[in-house]
Amino acid sequence: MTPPMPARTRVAPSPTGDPHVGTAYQAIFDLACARQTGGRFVLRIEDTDQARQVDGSEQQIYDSLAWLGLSPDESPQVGGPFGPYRQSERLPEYAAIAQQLLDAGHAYHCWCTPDRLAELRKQQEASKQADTGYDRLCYGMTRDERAKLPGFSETPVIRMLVPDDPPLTFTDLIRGEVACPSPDDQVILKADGFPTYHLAVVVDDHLMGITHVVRGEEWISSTPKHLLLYGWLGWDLPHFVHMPLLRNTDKSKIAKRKNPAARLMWFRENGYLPEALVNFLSLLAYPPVHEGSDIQTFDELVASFVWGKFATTGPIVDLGKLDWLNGAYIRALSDHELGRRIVAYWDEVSQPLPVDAVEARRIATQAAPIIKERLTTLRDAYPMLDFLLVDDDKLVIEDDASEALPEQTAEILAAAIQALDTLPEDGFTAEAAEAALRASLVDGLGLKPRVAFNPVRTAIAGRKVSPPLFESMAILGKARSLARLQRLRLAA
RNA sequence: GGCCCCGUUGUGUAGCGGCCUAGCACGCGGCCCUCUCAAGGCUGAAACGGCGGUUCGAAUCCGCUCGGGGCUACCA
Repeated sequence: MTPPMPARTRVAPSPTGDPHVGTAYQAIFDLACARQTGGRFVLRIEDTDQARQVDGSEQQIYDSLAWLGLSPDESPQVGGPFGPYRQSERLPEYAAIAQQLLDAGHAYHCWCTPDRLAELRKQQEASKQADTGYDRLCYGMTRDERAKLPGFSETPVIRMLVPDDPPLTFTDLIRGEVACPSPDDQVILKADGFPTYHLAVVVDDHLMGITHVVRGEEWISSTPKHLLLYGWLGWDLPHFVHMPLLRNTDKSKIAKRKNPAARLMWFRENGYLPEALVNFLSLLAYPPVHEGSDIQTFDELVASFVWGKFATTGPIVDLGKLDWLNGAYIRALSDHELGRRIVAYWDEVSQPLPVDAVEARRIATQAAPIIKERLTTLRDAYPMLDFLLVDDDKLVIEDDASEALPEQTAEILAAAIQALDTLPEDGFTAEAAEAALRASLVDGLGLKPRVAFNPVRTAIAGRKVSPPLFESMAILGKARSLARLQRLRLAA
């Protein structure tokens, strides 16, 4: 078997706001393809739309990819041999190519105002005609000739001159032969001197040696424009891959307006582990590496990755499986690591804490084993642990917990206090506490465990539901546990 | 409107003409375990959009139809 050519893949987001989950989705497979062939994964910033730039979003792109462990090999940030990697810094390249196309008669100037174009489109829609493209008013005219007509603008754009028989099919690595609609005379260089996407991708992908042009399915219909450009410029075609579109529950294309999960950072803010998210996304429209399990590492994906395995249907991003995966990843963490991540998460979301950071870290690490199998996300940790962090006299006994207290509560609490009081300060382990309480309440008072421990739990945690009782008491220690039992006894 | 893409249980997928009385995972129901809640174990319900072909035989091939989605910008 001949070794595969090293692939160069690229992800090319626009810095127009919070990074989109689709960027990560694509980056996973781009990286997998690059890694598998010993190639390179490139990040290019597509900032050709001046009006839509959002400050700071380029940095967010770096941060979110780094968080996911999908950092590019080449990017504006780390550089590389094919820079610059920011399209706004490549304007001369595009201008030169546009001029070349002009000279060869494949492109022409157009002086039509946006108003005229809008009007034209309106008319075309009203008349329900089939082809809705530019009417070529400017084609073949000099500036002076065009200036005499209405809807004239001083600074022209450059349009491609689409022939009557443009190439309308291409081979897609996951769809096979694909047919596309016929393009119109698309603008390739805007009045502000910036290229449109169509010129920029083709030029950059070629100049940067990109072997696999991976993008969303929404680009299928504009691929003929790119095919034309490659042909005119005499450049070899790259492989094309159009990934299925991620969707909302209502099946529309996933968008930030409808779906908070369309924002990549939403996952981080809500306590998802990056490795779980990568695992989750790698399962969308792509089969699991191992039959029988959906848990897989990125390296396992790399080892078996093939573009052709992709499904062509757009998957609905349903967070149910992610929740389960995230829980599974959390359970697989060591206690120490889980404690570390919980504290890091609190820090990240500026979680207000009733104790100092050192104490919070101590409690989180100690409690990690007892909440581990109860967590879906890191976000769940705080509401589970807050009772351990709060002062004994500040513990809030929730209403539904006090309402559920059994009749014998006073008696139970008294017996519990008595039983625990006999334990040594330094031997106040979960096992010791449990043994003492069982002997006293279950055996002694003849109560069912569930009844016997109810008041104890409420006293310790203030809630009907809490992490394991005896372990919680061990973390609090003898004095604090007794103080809490005493406090509820007096209140009850 | 036009063009293009897509259609297996609720969701993600397997399936590439017989191995399919359609497999797996999550979710959902039940049971077990149990100090609550989880986790875990066992178990159950749940799908080939429809109609016509082709074929001895179709989830798999073809046509039509219905449904969903995308594109149709000096946005990407």
